[in-house]
Amino acid sequence: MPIAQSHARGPRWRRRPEVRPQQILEAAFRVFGTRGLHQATLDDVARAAGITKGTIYLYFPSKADLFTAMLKARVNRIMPPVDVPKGGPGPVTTRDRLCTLGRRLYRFFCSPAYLAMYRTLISEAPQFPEATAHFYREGILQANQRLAEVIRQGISAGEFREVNPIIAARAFVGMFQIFAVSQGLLGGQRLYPIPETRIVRTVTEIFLSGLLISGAGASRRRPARGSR
Amino acid sequence: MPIAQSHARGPRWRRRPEVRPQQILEAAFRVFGTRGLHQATLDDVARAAGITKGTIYLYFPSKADLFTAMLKARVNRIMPPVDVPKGGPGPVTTRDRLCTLGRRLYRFFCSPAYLAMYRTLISEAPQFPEATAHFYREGILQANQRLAEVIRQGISAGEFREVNPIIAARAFVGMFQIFAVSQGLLGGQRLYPIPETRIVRTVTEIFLSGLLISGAGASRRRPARGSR
DNA sequence: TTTTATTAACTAACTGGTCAGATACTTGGA
DNA sequence: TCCAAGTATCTGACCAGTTAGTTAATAAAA
Repeated sequence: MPIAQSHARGPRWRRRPEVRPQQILEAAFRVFGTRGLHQATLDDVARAAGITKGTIYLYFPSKADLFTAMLKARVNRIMPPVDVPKGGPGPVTTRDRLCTLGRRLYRFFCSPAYLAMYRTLISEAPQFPEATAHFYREGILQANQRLAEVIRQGISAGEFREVNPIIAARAFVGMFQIFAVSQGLLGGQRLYPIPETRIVRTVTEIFLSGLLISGAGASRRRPARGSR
Repeated sequence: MPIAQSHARGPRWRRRPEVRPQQILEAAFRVFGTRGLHQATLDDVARAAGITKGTIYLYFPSKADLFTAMLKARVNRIMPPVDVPKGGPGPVTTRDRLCTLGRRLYRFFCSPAYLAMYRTLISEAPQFPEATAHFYREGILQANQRLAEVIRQGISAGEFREVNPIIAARAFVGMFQIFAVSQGLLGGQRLYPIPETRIVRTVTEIFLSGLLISGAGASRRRPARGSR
């Protein structure tokens, strides 16, 4: 059931050799992400792409190859862009920037697209070690580098104490991710009776207090009673 | 290929109705954990249990039921025991206890058994929502409660500032988990060129500095140069 | 001898991958 | 501008391999 032809006299299908690969990769992402690689059939993917299974094999030699190609195509969407103004940080402190970043990270990690990608990656990693390693190197570690750069700036500016920024950045991500994954994949229907804003605020507080130089003050945004 | 019978005159197999279920669950955990639920066949499980597939169906009505039963049987092994001496904390500070705990947590998260369980849970969660929710409630949240209790003691003792202990505990876990999962599932062969001890030390430092009341000092165990 | 746990061979359904043929588009001649 | 021959793209039926689940036969125990 390709291109709908209910209306008058459309062709049963169209030749679209330029867009097919992208179309298929997009469908593969959606279908693999929701059903899982082994539960999803190529007929599912084809249907989602509006074509039939045979067409997939014109562009990808096997299901496994389609999967790894999909991973490659997604490699730079694993984290939202971390805008790092390399020049003067201007009037805004690194502390403030991390607050904003935390909120954005958490939102992103909660998105179905991220959760699907995370699930897919975790699930299939052992069976696709090279593809996974590539994704890890080019996607995850790159993103972490950009995040670490922010922390590094905070250290240079004298705001933060000296910690390994790579480790700190990854830990920052880990804190948000565990909540997002718990909620999105495991908890489902609000098993955690904690509102998002409180999670983001508390986590950011802990992390910032852990990095800020003592006496630079302002580890809490509002009186401590709020975080209880 | 059930019970080995190479030595003289053993019976070809034994009737073991009492131990079979446990045996099967144990094998299911190993096989599902390594191959993944859909890649692992029931013949694989049977072979691992030293029986044949038919026997599995004497004790479990279907593959899905075997899987959920396996989850239930594993529910209280999701985290290492957190010994919380409810009585007087004695001479040891909560700070010290968290240091030890961090190391133990990280080691545990790096273990193949934990990683297999994590992978399994993440992979199959959408297809077994009730079983997952049960595991989450009875296993993960319980363990987090025990961990939160430690933090709560630190707050009562005046060591830590007031934060939501549930959130803090989960964040603590999240920091270690992301490193363990990256290393164990994604990175594989040491893509992270950071030694374990440094990860554990830095993460614990950040977390403790984030909780300790300023001026209670000792946010770093050794001069800051070590963490660069 | 009877009971019951276990096996091993079986079936039915599913799915990755193939390919012959059908169909949309292109080109060039009139 | 129209049309026919040619080609690239796509389909759908098919095959071969795999596996969850069944069951008749068998062997251990009672």
